[in-house]
Amino acid sequence: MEESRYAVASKLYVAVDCIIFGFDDGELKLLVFNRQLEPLKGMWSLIGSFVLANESAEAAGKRVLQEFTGLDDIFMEELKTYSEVERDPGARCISIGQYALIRLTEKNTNLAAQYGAKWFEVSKLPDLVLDHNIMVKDALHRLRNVAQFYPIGLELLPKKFTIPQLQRLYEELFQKKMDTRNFRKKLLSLNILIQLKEKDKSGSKKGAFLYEFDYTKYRKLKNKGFSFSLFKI
Amino acid sequence: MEESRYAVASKLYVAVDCIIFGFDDGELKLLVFNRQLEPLKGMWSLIGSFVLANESAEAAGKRVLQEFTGLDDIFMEELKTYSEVERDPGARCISIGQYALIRLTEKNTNLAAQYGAKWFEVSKLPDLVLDHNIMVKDALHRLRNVAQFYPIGLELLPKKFTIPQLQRLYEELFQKKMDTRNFRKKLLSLNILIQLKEKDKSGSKKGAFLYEFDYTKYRKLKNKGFSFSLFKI
DNA sequence: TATAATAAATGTAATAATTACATTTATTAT
DNA sequence: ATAATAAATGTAATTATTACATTTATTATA
Repeated sequence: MEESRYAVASKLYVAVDCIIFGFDDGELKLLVFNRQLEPLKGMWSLIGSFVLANESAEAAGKRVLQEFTGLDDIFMEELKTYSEVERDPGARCISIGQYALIRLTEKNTNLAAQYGAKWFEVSKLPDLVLDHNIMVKDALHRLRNVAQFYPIGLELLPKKFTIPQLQRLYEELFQKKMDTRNFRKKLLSLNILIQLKEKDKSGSKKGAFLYEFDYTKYRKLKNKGFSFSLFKI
Repeated sequence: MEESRYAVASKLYVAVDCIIFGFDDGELKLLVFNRQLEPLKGMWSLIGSFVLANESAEAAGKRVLQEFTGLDDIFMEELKTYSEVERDPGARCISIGQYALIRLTEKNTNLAAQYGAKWFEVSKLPDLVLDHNIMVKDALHRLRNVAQFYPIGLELLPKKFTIPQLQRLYEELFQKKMDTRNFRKKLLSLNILIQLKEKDKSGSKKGAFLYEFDYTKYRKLKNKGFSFSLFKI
C-alpha cells in the first residue's frame, strides 16, 4: 500500500506496560516503579515504555524487562490493549499490557531496587498512575484463569522447590486453602515433577523434598491444557 | 503528564482487524472482504480500520462490524496485537486483532455482500493480505481453546437450535467426531439448555427438538469455566 | 395403508477422577 | 529421651467419563 492511503488516519502513541509478577515468602508480588522524574514524581507506576519505530511491542516489553531485571529470558505474554481515548491525560496514547512472571533472586531484586522499583505484595498494592491498577486486576484475573487450566509455577518458583511451596503458590493465587493429600496426588499425577534426593530444611525440621519441573512435559501440558480441580468451585 | 514527555517518542498508525466467525450449514465460516479499491484491488483481506483519534480500539472494531453487518450487539473480543515492524510494507502500522462471533442471517449476509465481503469456509480460505492469515490461525486457536473450557454456541447458532446442530459446531471446530450419547449427556448436564416444544424437521424425518440457551446460566458458566471432555485428548 | 428410509433419541456398565478426611514420619532443639 | 514441627501418606465414597448399539418418530413411497 502506498503511504498516501495512511495519511488520512492519525497516528497514536503506542506504549507497553509490564505487569510483572513474582512469588516469594509465600506471597504473590508485583514489581512497580517509583517515578523519580517529574511529572508525577513519586507516583507508583507499572514499568513501561513507548514502542519505538524500529521495534515490535514484544521487543519493547522485553527491552524494558531486561533493563529493570537484567534478565532476558522472561516469560511474558500479551494481556490486552488499553485504548480508551481519555486514559492518559497527557496525550492520546494506547498501551499494550503485557504480563510477565519472574523467578525472584537477590540479583534481580537488587537491580530493580537501583531503578527505583519495588516488589509489593499484590494484596497491598499502592495506587498506581493512570489505569495501571486496572491492568493489574486484569492480569491477576488472567493468571488465575491460566492456572485453572494450565500448569503454573515453573516461571515463578525457584528451579528447585518443594511441593508445599507450590501449594502455597496456588493457595495464594486462588485465595483458598487446599488439602495437602489431594494437592500432592493431583500434582504428581500430572507427571511434570521430578523428585530430587535433596531436601529443603528451611521450612521444617523434617524437611521437604525438593522437586524440579520436567520442562518438556510441562510445556506439553501447557499446550494442551487440563482441568485443575483441587477444590469445588 | 505534559505533552513534551511524549514528543520524543514516535507515533504509529494503529488499526484494528476483525476476524469474524459464523456457523452455517455445519460449516465454520469466516467473513472476508474483497478490496474494491486500489491499491491491492481484488485481494482478500480481513475487515479493519484505523483507530481514530476520538475512539477506542474496541469502538473502532464495533464500528467496522456495524458497518459490514448492520449489527451492533456482536460478540467481539480482543485477540492480540500484531506489531512486527515490517508487517505492513505501506507504513509502520500495528494492528489489534479482534475476533467476533456472529449469528448468520439472510439480512446480515446480504449486507456483507453489498460491501464486497464474502463468507468462506474456514478450511477453504483464500490468501489474505499482510499477516491476516496468521491472525485467522491465531483466532481459530483461541476459539478452540475457549471452547475447551467455556461453553460456546450462543453467539454462533440461531436462537433456536438443535443438539445435533450444536454437536456439529463442536465437531467442526475440533475436527473430531463425537459420540452423540455422551455429547448430549454432557451438554444437558451443564444446565444451560432449555428444551422447547417445537422440532426442527429440516434435518430429518423424525425432527430434532429445538433448544435455547439459558442466557443467565450460560454467562455464569462462561465466567467460571469448566472442563469440556468429550473425547480423550 | 404398509414399508422403507432416515436421523434423533436413549441406557448402561466399566473405568477413572475427585472428594473428604486423620495419622504417622523425619528431623531438630531442648 | 522428649517435645515440637511441618511433611508425607491411604482409603473409601462419590462423581464424571468413557465405550458402545438399539429403538423411536416421522416422511416418502410402494
